[in-house]
Amino acid sequence: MKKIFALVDCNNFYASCERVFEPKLENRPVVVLSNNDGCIIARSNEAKALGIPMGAPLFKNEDFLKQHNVAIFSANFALYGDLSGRVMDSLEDFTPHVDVYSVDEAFIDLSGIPGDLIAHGTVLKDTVRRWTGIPLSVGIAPTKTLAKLANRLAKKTPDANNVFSLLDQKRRRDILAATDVSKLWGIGRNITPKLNELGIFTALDLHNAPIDIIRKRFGATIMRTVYELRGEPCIELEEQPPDKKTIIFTRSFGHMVTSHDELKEAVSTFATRAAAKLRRHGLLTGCLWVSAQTNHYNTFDEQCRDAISMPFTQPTDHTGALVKATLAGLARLYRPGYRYKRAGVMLFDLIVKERYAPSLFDAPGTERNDQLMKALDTINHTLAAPGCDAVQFGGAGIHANWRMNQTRLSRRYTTRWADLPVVKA
DNA sequence: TCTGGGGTCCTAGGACCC
DNA sequence: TCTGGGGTCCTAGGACCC
Repeated sequence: MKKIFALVDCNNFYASCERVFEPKLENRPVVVLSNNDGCIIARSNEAKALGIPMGAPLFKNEDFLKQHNVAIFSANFALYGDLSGRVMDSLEDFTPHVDVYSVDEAFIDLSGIPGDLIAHGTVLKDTVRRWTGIPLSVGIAPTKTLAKLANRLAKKTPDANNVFSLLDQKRRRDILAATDVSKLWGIGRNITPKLNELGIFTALDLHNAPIDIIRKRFGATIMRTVYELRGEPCIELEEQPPDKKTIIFTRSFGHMVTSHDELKEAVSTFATRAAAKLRRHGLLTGCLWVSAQTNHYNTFDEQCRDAISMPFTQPTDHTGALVKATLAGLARLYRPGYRYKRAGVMLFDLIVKERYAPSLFDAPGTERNDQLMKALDTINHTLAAPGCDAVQFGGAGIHANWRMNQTRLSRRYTTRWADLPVVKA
């Protein structure tokens, strides 16, 4: 049976999330900022039409945004994560084969579905919108790479109504000829000029390129892209999310940090967050990595960017162990006199806790620690306020100087009782 | 004053082994 | 003068994605 994929993508996802519980924002330009209220990372269609670029720093655009009555939000990832889950659950009603590709995208399998697939995609899109409030686009094609392109066209083609199919071969050829090769999934800004050197400018050029040359010059990944453009699927649907390999928690600070004490508080907090995430995924870490760096945009400051990894003698998910290792690492890389802007904690060598067989030499007391961590997670899940745990280890501290700027945060409408929307009838 | 964060995969080359 | 060859593992760095 011939394979058919669809890529379902939420339109301007973060901006759309902000609109779900504030319908008066409909038709008004909306932007969402990165952590620390730094850059613009999501824009509604109206904001895009104003010419606001992706990734633009807020401080360079604040006047312009005000002038055009743009609604500005700090990133509210608790809200976006929850709404994402609702969209993905809704998709399961249409096909059991859902491959969640990112927070706002999923590939689904439409192989063997009888009838008009455009009509099917339209029903899907309209239903999910009704159930979740989130607008979607659907791209339909014989491979994932072509489905990505179809999705792009679903959004860009005015009369497509957010559903587009590339199943028709003749039409596909014309579209590939009109598509810049850099717009394809997997072709980034470094590969594009190298392809151009070979005379490959459009998606059709790449589709027609000799496989052996592409393989030799660009490797197996781009070779797969060529096959996929030809309609031969090389990238399968992944219904089981692969095991996590790293957990990363890095943040820029709200203000410059120079003291060791304050840096300690920051990285302890990051380690605490990373540990909670580790437990949420049922994993143990074998090695932790701490980093701290100055503000590389500030050319007057002396720059540094240091990192150190701290292996554990036995894999752990205990907050205390992670904080301890983090602080030991920090003590070794901290340099007095530098103005730090950013720090982070990364966990790797992750293993599934259930599958871990403790060694004879492991330290005792693991079970008691597990119970303590469980209690900690439960309390914080129930009581925590935004960006601040209810219960924490002492090292995470009470200073607030390093904490992120988040002055335009919307409420966590769907994940905190206190933030539930109120309806007045 | 103010410029995000979290991830994966692939490849080349060195070390080491037989 | 002549100085193999194949395999694996690891790591760093590059490239991509959202």
